[in-house]
Amino acid sequence: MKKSLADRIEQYLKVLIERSEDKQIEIQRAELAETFSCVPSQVTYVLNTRFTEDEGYLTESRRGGKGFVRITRFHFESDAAVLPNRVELMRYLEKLMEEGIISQSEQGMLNHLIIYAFRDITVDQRNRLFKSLHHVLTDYFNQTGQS
Amino acid sequence: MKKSLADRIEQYLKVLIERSEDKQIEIQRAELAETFSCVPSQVTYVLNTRFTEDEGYLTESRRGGKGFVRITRFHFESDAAVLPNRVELMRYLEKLMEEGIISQSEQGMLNHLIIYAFRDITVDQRNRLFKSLHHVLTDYFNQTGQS
DNA sequence: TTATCAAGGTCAAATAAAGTCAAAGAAGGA
DNA sequence: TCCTTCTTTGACTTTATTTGACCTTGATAA
Repeated sequence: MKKSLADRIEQYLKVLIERSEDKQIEIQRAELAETFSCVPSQVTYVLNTRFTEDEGYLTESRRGGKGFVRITRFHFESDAAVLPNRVELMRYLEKLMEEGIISQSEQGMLNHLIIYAFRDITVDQRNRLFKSLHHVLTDYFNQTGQS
Repeated sequence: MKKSLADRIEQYLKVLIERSEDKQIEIQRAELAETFSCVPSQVTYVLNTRFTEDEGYLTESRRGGKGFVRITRFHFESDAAVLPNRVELMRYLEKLMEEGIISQSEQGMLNHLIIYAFRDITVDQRNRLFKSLHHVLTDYFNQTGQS
């Protein structure tokens, strides 16, 4: 398969990320485009198609003067430790759904929150929060008489 | 990240604040501008964008002779400092409910979580989490096509 | 009490990034 | 070939920063 421009930019960025100390790099979109002699939006395209959350990447950016794009590869390894708690919490939500206490869309929303809203904190704290969430939800549904 | 002037002034001030006895400093706008060889309004800009209440800072000032700008970082002993973020997030949920994106009971459940599930962590982290929650919810409802 | 001057504040223009979106082109598969 | 999907491009949009002209406020000397 012949490598497309997008493929080459992807590879270039991934090498940089893997070499970096903290699996995180910052680039300037226009500058990178310059390097590959393409339009800046090409870089955006690569980011959108190859550095998605699903692939384990987080991208942030700032516009305006001295703007940048930061790409972080998050470590699934370190996530391992939270997994039990996360899975436990998600399983609980599933149960709530099966019992008709929450709807399917509510389950979806909460799952989404669980996956994406707690990335920025330590594993330790995530664990505690997941437990806390479980607990508080249980309380809540007991109070409200449901279940 | 290539630091913008605003970034550098921000950092400078934050270091001063953290070093200070009472997390509070007083500066002269013009003098600081002089230090960074920029116009005074640049300092105002930094204050407005980086030392907001949401970020946990309070700024006061006096014009005229012997004028000053005082920046205080609130001491996160109480919940006071999270209040803005919590209120903001709850207001957002209210809006979602009014727009029919979430139901009243969903709003109730999420509010409950907000109030009770994050008690055990530092105010600082709670602030970040509330912002993250807001962000992730917005993403979620955009993706799912609602609103 | 008033005039003067020394602060800080406001606002909008100029500039510097990055993002969006849709059209056009290329590659691959049925 | 024809259809679908992925890539490339560029015009236009949004956001962040920097700068400067002009405004407001407060202290103090006359």
